[in-house]
Formats: sequence, C-alpha cells, structure tokens
Amino acid sequence: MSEVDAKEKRKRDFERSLAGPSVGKAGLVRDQTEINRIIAEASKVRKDEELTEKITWFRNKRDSLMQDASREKLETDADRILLEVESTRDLTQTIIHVDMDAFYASVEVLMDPSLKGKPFGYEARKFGCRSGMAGFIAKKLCPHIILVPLNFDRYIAASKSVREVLLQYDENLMMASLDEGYLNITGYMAAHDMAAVDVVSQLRAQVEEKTQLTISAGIAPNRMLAKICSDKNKPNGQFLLDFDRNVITRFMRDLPVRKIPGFGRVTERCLEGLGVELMQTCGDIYTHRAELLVMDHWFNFRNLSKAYLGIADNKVAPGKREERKSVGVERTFRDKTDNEEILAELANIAEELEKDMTTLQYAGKTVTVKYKLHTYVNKTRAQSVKRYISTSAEILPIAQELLRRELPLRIRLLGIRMSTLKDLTVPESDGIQKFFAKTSAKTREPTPEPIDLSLEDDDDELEEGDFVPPVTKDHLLGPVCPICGKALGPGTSNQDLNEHIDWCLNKDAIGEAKKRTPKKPKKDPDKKEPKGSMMAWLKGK
DNA sequence: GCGGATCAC
DNA sequence: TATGGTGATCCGC
Repeated sequence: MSEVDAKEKRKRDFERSLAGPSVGKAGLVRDQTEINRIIAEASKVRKDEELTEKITWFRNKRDSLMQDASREKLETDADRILLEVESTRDLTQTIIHVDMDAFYASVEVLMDPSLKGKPFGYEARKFGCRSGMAGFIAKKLCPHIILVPLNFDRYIAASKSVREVLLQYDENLMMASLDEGYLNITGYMAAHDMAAVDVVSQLRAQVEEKTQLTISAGIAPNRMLAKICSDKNKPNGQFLLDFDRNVITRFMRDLPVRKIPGFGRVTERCLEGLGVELMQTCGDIYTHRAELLVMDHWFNFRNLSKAYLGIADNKVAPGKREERKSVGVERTFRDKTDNEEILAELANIAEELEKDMTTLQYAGKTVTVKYKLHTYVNKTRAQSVKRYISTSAEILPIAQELLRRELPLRIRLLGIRMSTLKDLTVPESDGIQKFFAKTSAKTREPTPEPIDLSLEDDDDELEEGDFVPPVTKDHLLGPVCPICGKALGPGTSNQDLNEHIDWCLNKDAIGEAKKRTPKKPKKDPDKKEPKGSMMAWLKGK
C-alpha cells in the first residue's frame, strides 16, 4: 500500500469512527452538519500531524547538530548571550497592566442588574463556558446560560470612563484594547511619594467608584511581566512582582512558557519537542540552553533568553492610528461551489471593504484575496498595484482576477484585505503639499489642518483616475460616526472616534470580543552590545 | 512583494 | 470541546 493510500485509509477509518451511530447501513453519513463536523475534525488532525512532523524534523536536526558540537562550548556561548541580555535589564520603570474583569459581562450587568448572579459572565464559567466561545456551544455546556446581544457602544463608553481615570496616572496611557491597557506610573509615584502598590490600589478603587467596574492589575518593571502579573489575582486583584532580578528570574523559572505573550500553542509544542522530554517552564529554557542555542536559527535564542530572564519592552506610549497595516473583510458561509455565487460573494465583500476603507480613511496598494477550502485549508493570493486604491470599483476587478485563476473551488470562507496602506488623514509631506497647494489653493479655505487631497503616488505618475478621498471634517457637534450617524460630541478625541468606528463596524459580527486598536505589544528587536560583569548571578543556577 | 503559518483578542 | 473575524508579525523565498 502506498503512502497516499495508507493516509487515505487512515482518514476514512477516522471519519468512520467519528461518525459512529449515524453511519447508515450503506456507510453513508446522515446529514450535512455531520459531514462538516467530520471534515473540520479531520482538518484538525491533519494540522496536528503536520506539526508533529515538523517537531520530528526539529528533533533530528537538533541531534545531528549536537553531534558536531561541543555541549560545553554551546553552554558557554549561551551563558555569554544570557549575560548580554541580562545587562539590558531595566528596573527603573514601574509598569502597570490593567485588565478589566469580564468586561462585556460586567457592563451588561451594570445596565441590567437583574442579570446579577445569573448564569452569565463568571457564573457561566463554572460550566466551562469561556469568552469567545460560540453561543451554541456555550448553550450546550450550560443550557440556562443567558446570552445577551453585544452592545459595543456601551463598552466603548465604559472603556472611556475607565480611561479617564487611568490618564490621571499616566498621560501616555497605552490602551491595548477596550479592556486592557498599560501605564508607566514611575512619574506619579515620585510626584506623590507613593509606593506602587498604593498607587495601584488607589487607582483600582477610583475606577470602581467611578464606573462600578472592577479591574485587575499587574505591577512589574516591563510590559510583558506586568501583563502576566495582572492575571495572577484576577478578578479584582493586583499582583506586584518585586523589582529584584532574583525574584524575577525565579518567577520566570516556574512559569509555563505558554503564559508568555506571543508564545502560542505551536511554539509550546515545538519547545516541548526540543526539551528532550519536557520543556514546559521558562526555567527549562536555561536547562536546555545548549540545544536551543544550536537551534538558534529556528528558535531565536536571544528571544528565549529574554523570556527566561523576564526582560522586555518597558516603553508605554499611546498607539498611533498611522501604525495600522491592513484593512480586511472576510465571511464564512456554507460551502459554495458555484462560480457565479462565489464571484457575487466577492463583490459583496469588496463593497464592505470599500465602506471600511472610506470610514477609516485609508487607501492601499496591495489586494489580498483569501479563501478557505471546504477542507479548512487556507489560501491567499495577492497582487500589488502602482497607485493607492480604496473603492470597490478599483479593488474588485483585481480581486476577481486573483480568484478566477483559482476556480473552480469549493470554499467556506472568502475575504479581501488591503495592505501597504496610506493614512488619508495625515497631512502630506512638504514637497507634496506644495505641489498640491499650487493646484488647489483656490478651492480651499485656509484651514489649520489640511486633511484632503492626500493622494500621493510613489511612482509620481499621477493619472486621471486617481482617487480623491472623501473629506470628513469634525464640526461643532464633534465628529460624527459615519456608520451609525451618531454625533460623538465636541470633546471626542481622535482615539475615541477611531475606537467607536472600529467597534461600530464590528457590531453585527458573530462571536465575541474582537478589537482593533492599532498597536499591540510586540517583541522588540534585540538590543546590542551591552556588557556587564555579574557572573555570580549565573553561577547560582 | 508573495504566500503560509502563527498568534492575540 | 463542533466557532469566527480582524489584524499583526515572521519566515522563506
């Protein structure tokens, strides 16, 4: 039997075993949802097998590399890198990560106190319901669960109230989403001669008093640690990690690698695979430093060192809208096979995307079509164009062409994403501005902030069809949400508006929490060439 | 620039 | 646990 045949048979057997009693005499599966479940499961299994294969490859690679290397030398080299990373440690800043407790649920309870104590929010968690879980699954786990429709406007308002309090502690407050944020309270502590724990207790009390929402907080010298810590005494609690190198490394040593932001399921399994048998905590990173260093190319040893040492970015700055990298729309549906139907769906999605691009005020140069086969395999096809585009009329033909090449298809998801963006609300650079000033001065008021006519062409060939962005201006009522049409009031900041728009766009989405505040904590690139002489700390291991 | 994979929320 | 949608990043070409 060939490899392929064997694989096929395994799959058939597997599907059969899953189908169980619903397989009729003829071996036919009863209904479509059943089939779907089987395919989904099979796809999971396939992915799992692929991962296992990858891990096996890593193991073999590790073994062959280790054969040609000296473990002693590797460990010495690893220690040197660890020392270098260690010398970048900065304990001077006090960083806080705040996380609102069961945010949506709490806001809903606030609006409708009769929900209190009902199978809802934390109550439903006892039954295994988790946030982000599909409603029908939650129902199965806990049939009495109360599912409340999402009211994003409420969450935005609540988030804003909390933010106002937080801003008193750090004007550079960095919101990572509606219910999460980072602060640097170093300045506040000095100004008020207060200890960190007292500042945070006070902050939390103040938030609760003002909004009746409770938050949890982590106090640590950098964002990564603060985030991990905010989870420690949740809900309605706080956790301080001593600003002491030894305390921090001990803390990390026993921490499951999965807890580190950015270390997901796959990374965890890969590390496990390399750690001889078990690689579960960050402490194992040190234990297996020779293997990990020899696999540096695939595992980025410096990065692992930072995780092990608890060293990370401690900069806190508000996210900037210009940092957005892409805007996209995608839809899942029942299998589609009909070419016309698929192209019609594509057109719908292009329309949606145009709306988003317009309200968010972006144009882009790269069109990416994404689709998911009925087997749950994802594919993307991209095409870049010379000039910035944003309307369906411009995007759709490109997307259509990309997709047509792939037909015929049996798919369950279709999407379009625009990237290589230009932020249309940003005033142009000098040169371009001058260029436009000549041609458009007469049509324009001498407004203080010019936000129109911002289309520039990198290949400086302005063509007749060039897109001129619609201009939306704040007026006396304050900015108006282009989606729900609501005036948000004169005091509304740009961030408020953008957040509102983002959430408004999402209002009818299925499922739960999704946010799109641009900017999220990321692994910072390695810093270079520090030096330190603290061998003692390493010796202790 | 393109395509796949992974991750967060 | 049988789910989706949006966006970012990283890697290998």
